[in-house]
Amino acid sequence: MKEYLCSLFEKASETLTYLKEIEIAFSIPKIESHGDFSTNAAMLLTKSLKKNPRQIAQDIIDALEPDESVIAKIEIAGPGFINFHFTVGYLSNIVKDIITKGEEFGRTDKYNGKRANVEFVSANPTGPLTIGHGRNAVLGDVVATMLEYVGYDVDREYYFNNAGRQMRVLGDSVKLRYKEKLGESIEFPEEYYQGEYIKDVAAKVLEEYGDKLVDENPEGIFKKVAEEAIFEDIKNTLASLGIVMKSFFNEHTLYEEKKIENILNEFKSRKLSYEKDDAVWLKLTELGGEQDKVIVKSTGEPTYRLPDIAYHQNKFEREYDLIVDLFGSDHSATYPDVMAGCKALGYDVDKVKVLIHQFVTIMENGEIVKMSTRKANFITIDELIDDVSADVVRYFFIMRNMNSHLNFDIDLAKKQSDENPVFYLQYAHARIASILRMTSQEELSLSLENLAGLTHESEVRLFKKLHQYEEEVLYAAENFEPHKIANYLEELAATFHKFYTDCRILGTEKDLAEARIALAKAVQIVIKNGLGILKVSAPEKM
RNA sequence: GCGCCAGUAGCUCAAUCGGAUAGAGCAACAGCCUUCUAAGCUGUAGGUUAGUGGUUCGAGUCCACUCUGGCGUACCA
Repeated sequence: MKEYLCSLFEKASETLTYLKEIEIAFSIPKIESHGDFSTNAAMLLTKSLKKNPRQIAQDIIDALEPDESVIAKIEIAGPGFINFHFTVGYLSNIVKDIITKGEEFGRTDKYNGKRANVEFVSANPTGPLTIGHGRNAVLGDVVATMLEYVGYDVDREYYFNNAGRQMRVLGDSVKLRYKEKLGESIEFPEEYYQGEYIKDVAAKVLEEYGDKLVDENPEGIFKKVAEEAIFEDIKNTLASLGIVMKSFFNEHTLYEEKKIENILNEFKSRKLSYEKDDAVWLKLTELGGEQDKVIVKSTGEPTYRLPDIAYHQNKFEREYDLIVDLFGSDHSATYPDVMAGCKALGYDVDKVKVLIHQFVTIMENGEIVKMSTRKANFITIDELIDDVSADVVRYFFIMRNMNSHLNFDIDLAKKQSDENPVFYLQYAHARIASILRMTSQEELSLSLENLAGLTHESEVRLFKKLHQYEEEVLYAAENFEPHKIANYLEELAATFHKFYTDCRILGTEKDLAEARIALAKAVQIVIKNGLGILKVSAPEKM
């Protein structure tokens, strides 16, 4: 639809050359009587032309040469909006398009040939994935899927580090539980990992190695077994959410391949770093930062900045067209330093899109629950999936804008009632499946012949809604806004439920019934495709 | 103190570069099933878009300041 309007304006701009000076935007008016599309072009021209916007609008309309079979009416409204009304015949064509393309409908090839890397989850293996990680995991996965829908070849990547303080504490924690299992009376320090899973790992060590490890360094076998067990667990959790990573990138390889060292030397030789108080500092003040930051501690250990820069260097060298980093707001202060470092090394940081999502506030019994992996007062994603199903978990995490705080009400999510929006969408899909079952028994079949006969208000609204899908997916993908898909699907489902109430299929005249079957089928395809992006199931029965 | 994100109906949230009368769901109230799934539909009620100023044809959206909340502000990641 938009394309058609654009082509009309393109032609008109040959006579009205001033149309070339502005960017002509079409939007869908909030109020139905204002047409299917509207443009404010005339108002934008008032200043340069020094004319009444309604007069300009009339001039524009006179210059347009619309096809009568496509455009039913063009009118000037309000301060100077130009409103376009399409014909039902034109609108109904979308049904054919959807049914022809099927599962492919909604995909575009706009970014074909481009490669993207989406890094997400990236939790260090110190414990099971919790609700806190869930939002990151699902958002990242949907962002990746949306990019695939618009043509990107996408790699999903998980970055982790199995060295450092957290992991040492993990080894210590396991060893202590191991000793406990051997009958030693121990006092378990508060700063150790308190979770039950630590005991499970200790039991595993005991089973494999017996009591031989009492003098073993906690950073050795203990840490290794813990890391493996926890990673296994994390991968299983991701799998039950439908998430499969292309790669797990270990920070350690950056040391092995001397990438850290190389970058350090590079900074040094370019005089972008200096030593002070036995530490190495990066001159961020010269790179646009607020203050210089330490990149190598006085202990000789790098801070996170150096490996993060090296990791991004690695991603740049893999020649992605788009690099997406997704993390929680607690990391919001870290990326400007890393990007400044990358820029200094000569990489095109515009390729990097950093997405920051706000935290999940967990409500239980009307109270906010503060979670911490170390203190083990967390709710794992596994527990949540057991309670409310993966569909609900995924939907809850993407239904809201990522830069708003998300309230996750455990009690509400568990309810499984009509208060839960996931069922609203799934119900629409199941209802259509049911219609298709019933109509096939009545020997009615789908027909694309009489679509233009679908002129009921509810039918026309559905046509319009279906028209929006492709654009909506593209917009959501380009702006990294998964919640747009959820919002759209809720609107489509609502429009369908209304149609269902107003327009019966069984018991109406055959031509009309068969055209309605086609419309219902088209809606079903779009709901299924949309839910597919979110990886939420589309049931045939409920 | 400074930086980032937010503040919209009782609750949870939408609102496509700044567009026309700010929309849904839940909760409340009143209706609709002898015919395709009532996990649905219809209606009523609910708002000074945190506040004050500014920019302009036009502001929930942009700017300034104030208030409230979250997250940062490390030689943790």
